[in-house]
Amino acid sequence: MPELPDVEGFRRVLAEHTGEPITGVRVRDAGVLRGTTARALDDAVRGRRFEEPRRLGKWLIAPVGGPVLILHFGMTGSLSWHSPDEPPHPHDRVIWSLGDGELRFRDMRKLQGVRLADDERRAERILGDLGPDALEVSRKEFDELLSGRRGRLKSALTDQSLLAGLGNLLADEICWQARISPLRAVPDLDEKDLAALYRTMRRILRESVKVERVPPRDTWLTGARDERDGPCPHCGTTLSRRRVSGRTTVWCRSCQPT
DNA sequence: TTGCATGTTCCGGA
DNA sequence: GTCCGGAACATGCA
Repeated sequence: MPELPDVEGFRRVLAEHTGEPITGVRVRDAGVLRGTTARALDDAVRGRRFEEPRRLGKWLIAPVGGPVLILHFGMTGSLSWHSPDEPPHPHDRVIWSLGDGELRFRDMRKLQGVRLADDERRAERILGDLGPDALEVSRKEFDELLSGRRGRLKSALTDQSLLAGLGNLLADEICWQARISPLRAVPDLDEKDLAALYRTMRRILRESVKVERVPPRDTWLTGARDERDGPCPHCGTTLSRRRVSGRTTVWCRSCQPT
């Protein structure tokens, strides 16, 4: 699931539960801990309170008054609030108890996980390779990022060190709604293309963040892409499908000529 | 059984 | 230095 809009949803969950002392951390599967241990995690946060969380791309940054938790949800992670009475889900890997409930980090595939930085400075080091957040970037900055880039548009949009937050679904959705092929070489894009991409990216992110996911509407590519040989919601042409830089890429060869 | 899945990282090669 | 493809990571589903 998690691309920028999903993680923004998780940030909101956490933001609703700042201020209450954390009474304990249960690590049910240490396989999601990255560079830390259950013991270190508990020591670092017990008795402290979550402060205002922030998001950079697909990363959720949760300061607890000194130490900083850094969460990444991979392809299957989530963060949700539960009553302690509710039995844990088999994929609940880490649980923080606070107030009258629990925050649960759930993740089936454990491709990413939970990191702990001792302070903001170290947190920044972990996040240092990320580009600006896709929701925050200005038009000018967007142009600057893409100028000098040589490869395909799809690769550029999903490169987190260039621009943080866009995943496979969002990149394809943006290209499709902007009517530009994801296979186009970035240097071949003209001013009009860049304007369309930026405008479309902003609009799609705004709408997606509202519902905390890329909405699978049938007027969007995301609502149509899962059907094999399905039609383009714009023009009815059979959607094209191919792997581009390691990810399945879906586009319409009629609406998005190469 | 095989291929695929909205993630990142690391490697070799162009 | 950049960029690309492929593999690895771990799990479940069609």
